[in-house]
Amino acid sequence: MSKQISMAVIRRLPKYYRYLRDLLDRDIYRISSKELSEIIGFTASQIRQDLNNFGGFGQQGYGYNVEELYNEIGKILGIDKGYNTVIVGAGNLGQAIANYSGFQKSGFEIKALFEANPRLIGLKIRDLEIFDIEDIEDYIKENDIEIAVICTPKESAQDIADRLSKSGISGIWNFAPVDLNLPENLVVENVHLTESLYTLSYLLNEKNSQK
Amino acid sequence: MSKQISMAVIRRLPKYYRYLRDLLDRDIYRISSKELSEIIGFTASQIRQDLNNFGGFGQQGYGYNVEELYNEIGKILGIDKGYNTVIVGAGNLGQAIANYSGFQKSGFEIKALFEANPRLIGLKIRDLEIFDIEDIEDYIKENDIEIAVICTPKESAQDIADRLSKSGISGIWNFAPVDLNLPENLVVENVHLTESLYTLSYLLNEKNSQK
DNA sequence: TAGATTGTTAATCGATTAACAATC
DNA sequence: TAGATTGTTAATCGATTAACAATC
Repeated sequence: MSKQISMAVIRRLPKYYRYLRDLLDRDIYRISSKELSEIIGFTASQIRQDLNNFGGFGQQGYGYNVEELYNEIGKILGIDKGYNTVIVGAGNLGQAIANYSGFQKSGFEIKALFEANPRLIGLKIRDLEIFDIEDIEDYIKENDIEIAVICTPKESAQDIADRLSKSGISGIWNFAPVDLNLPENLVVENVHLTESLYTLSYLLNEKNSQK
Repeated sequence: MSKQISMAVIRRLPKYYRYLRDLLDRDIYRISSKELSEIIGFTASQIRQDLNNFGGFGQQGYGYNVEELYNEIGKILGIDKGYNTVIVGAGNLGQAIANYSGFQKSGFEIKALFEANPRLIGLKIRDLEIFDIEDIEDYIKENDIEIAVICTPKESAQDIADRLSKSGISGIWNFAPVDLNLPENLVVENVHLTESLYTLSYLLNEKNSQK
């Protein structure tokens, strides 16, 4: 059993991935922890520590091969797996996510949307159908859906999450402003936009009161 | 000069605020750190430490007055200030944010959208006009805009941010997948959706490989 | 008053940074 | 080989938790 990686490290991985992609796009194929440190803003020491949690990707005296490191981190993140995904809640946010092609590129294949509002059921977003939320359990089982994106109002989020959980989903990307209560084996990643905005508000407020 | 509050504490404040709101809605007016601990999932000790950064809101032998604490945290977060806000980039995400009424409630008043695509310029989202991005500097100065929400592609985000910065904006809520380089006095809060999704991907991947 | 619970100090834990031997 | 830079251990720093006197 490998040692547990801390959440702090995990959350830095996507940032490494993004910066390495940038380097490749700029035709840079080799980088030292010191150079990477200067562009990404972590200490060189932290970069070496972080990467060494997953393997010795570097070479003494040389640094890291950007392409190799990029691919390795991609594997660690599990990008390329092609997770079957549905969006629950076809309001503004659900539709925006459905329309955003970046998620497809990241290996999340959106298969359909689900919605309670009868006005939206039957419509299409791009080539994606909006189905009745009542049919979600069957759809998940029949189409091997692994991920659900919850974009419902907060009132229905927990109920939906319970139903998804019982239908055998593996992970939830939750945009509803609640903390979902779910079994241990189900992975949840929250995007709490209001909390982010309040943080911005705090920082502005603090800045203004400092003078 | 008051002691510096750590980012870890600041990011917990909106969560306190949300849970206290819930308690009020359930007509609960009094709570001890121990009881709050059980519903919010932080230790009672941490709750008391966190709150004491801002003042002695509790009472020995009694606990905390929910309404008072809610209002105090609201003040600390600066909710109620009524920040004038614009959205830059009127694509899917920009439109979704413009349509979401929650932000207005949180004291961020969206005044307009700005966009480079001529097909979108002149259209309206709800009652909000979409203006030409070229006019943003003048608009910001003339309308005392303090906050900008960046929903542009990553390629234009830094350029836009520079222009916003020069026009005298105070804060940026950045949804573009880049780390903006800006003067110290400008507050930036990032929402990196792809990073969040990659984190979910990692956790799923880890879960699946554990057995 | 007695019980409850805070505010706050001290102890612990974990994450980050520094240092340096190993080695390319 | 000499210089550069990693991988890794040790030191430091900061955040969380525990403990308890103060006090409502």
